[in-house]
Amino acid sequence: MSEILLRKLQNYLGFSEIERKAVLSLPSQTITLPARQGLEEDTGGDGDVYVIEDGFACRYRMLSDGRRQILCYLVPGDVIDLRRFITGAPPPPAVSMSQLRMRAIPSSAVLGMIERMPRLMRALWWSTIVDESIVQEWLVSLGQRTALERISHLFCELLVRLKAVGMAEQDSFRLPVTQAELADTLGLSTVHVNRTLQELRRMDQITLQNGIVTVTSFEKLQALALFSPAYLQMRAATPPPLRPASA
Amino acid sequence: MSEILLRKLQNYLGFSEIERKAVLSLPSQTITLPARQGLEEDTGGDGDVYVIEDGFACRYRMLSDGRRQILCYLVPGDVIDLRRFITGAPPPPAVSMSQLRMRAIPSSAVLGMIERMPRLMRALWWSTIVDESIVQEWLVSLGQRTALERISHLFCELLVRLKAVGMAEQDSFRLPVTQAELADTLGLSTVHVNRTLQELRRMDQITLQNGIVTVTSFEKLQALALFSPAYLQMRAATPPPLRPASA
DNA sequence: CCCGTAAATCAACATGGGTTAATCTCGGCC
DNA sequence: GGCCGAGATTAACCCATGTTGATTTACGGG
Repeated sequence: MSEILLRKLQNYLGFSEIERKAVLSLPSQTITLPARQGLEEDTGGDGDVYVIEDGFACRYRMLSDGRRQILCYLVPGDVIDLRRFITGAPPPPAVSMSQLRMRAIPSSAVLGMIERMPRLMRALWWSTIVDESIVQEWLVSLGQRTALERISHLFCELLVRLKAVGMAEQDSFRLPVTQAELADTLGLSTVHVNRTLQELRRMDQITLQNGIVTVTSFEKLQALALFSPAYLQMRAATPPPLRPASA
Repeated sequence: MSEILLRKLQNYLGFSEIERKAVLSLPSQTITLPARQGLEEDTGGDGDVYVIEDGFACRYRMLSDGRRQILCYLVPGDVIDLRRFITGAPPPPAVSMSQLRMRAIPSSAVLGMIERMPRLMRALWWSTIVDESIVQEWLVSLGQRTALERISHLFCELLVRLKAVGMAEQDSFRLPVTQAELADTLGLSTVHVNRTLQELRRMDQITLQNGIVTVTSFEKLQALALFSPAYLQMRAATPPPLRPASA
């Protein structure tokens, strides 16, 4: 297993050398798939656990008349299908939003590890709790925040999440997401997402080119978005970048 | 423990006589509190697990400028603080919306039970998964559904959930919730909630008096709301009423 | 270098839902 | 029986966001 999972889990708990080794030596197989492809085809109910290494994906729900709501983003470091692995309940459908690289870890290996190392189990649980908190925070955004606040909030959240796994620079990160997908994420129309992005640029809050978001001042954006990172439940400091966000 | 928890869990799995007995003989203590009171004061971090017996409560999040989003309803049969009990992470604040009666079950008793009876553990887990699915479905509502659809959807959901624990009649249930609270639930203004309720009445879809919602035709309301109960993951049939919904 | 397509942008107009501020209803209480 | 406060209801007006449809830009493939 690559380092990214360890980075992710270390946001929640500190680990001993032995625990770190256990994570890094999990057997895994790399899976790559192109943008806009359903994840189920490649991650079918075989019970493996997947960790995103690079690229974005999302879960979504469609209404019968074609409206779509994106339920969560799956970004590098995220562990997916943990729930299915534990409860057997299938999660909502997911698609890649960009080219995606992930690792499949046999569930038996995960099971073995968490049985021997309760702190790792706790960290994995913790990550599922945070995933829930994120959905709740999105509910707050859709229910209460204006378009400007919603976009700003999403950017703040992604910057923090991606920095936590070394996939963002100090003030910028790669966002391989289309404006139409942002619209389905935020409950807005494509046109209005575009307008609002323009406005954020005009306000000199962000820069967005070639899929790279750069934040002028995180503090200002955070204030604008009414963002407070507590719901992400991370320990204070974030580790140094794993590699350039432009990768 | 009263029968309501058993009713709730039986929506997910069938149980043996022994398992049923185990649930019913859980030690518990009744807690009553008035409307609009924070639950934390009475259910502080003592690690107990609580089951709502009668009345509604909700979890919510406030923004710094006073906007409030209700994150979920806690209704009869719901098990709360299960997550905290497992992970130690404190959930968002909660308040009672009506007079509330619940049972506190010592966590040790719950632990003992689920260790001996894996099917009960599975059912409890299942209920937490469903709680998550509900939040996701609310996200779909706030992101994609119109005001009319949102209210209709909420009513459909509550009817199904409450019927599942015997707290609703065939087509009606008690909704001890103010229009302002509905507004904070659905991301609408109080005025618009009122307008929309009027419209539902004018359309002859519902009746709402004295806090009792009566649905004219569940099928029609369901179609209007784009409601499909799959996300509630209940086994087909619902049991007969526990007692009148007007209680 | 040209084409074709997806994504972004823009303009013009429409509307669902927000805001404000009265007014009304009704149960509880003295 | 009148007062009071909470909640429900209305009306009038406004604006944030949606819709439609055209245009431009970016970019991979031939």
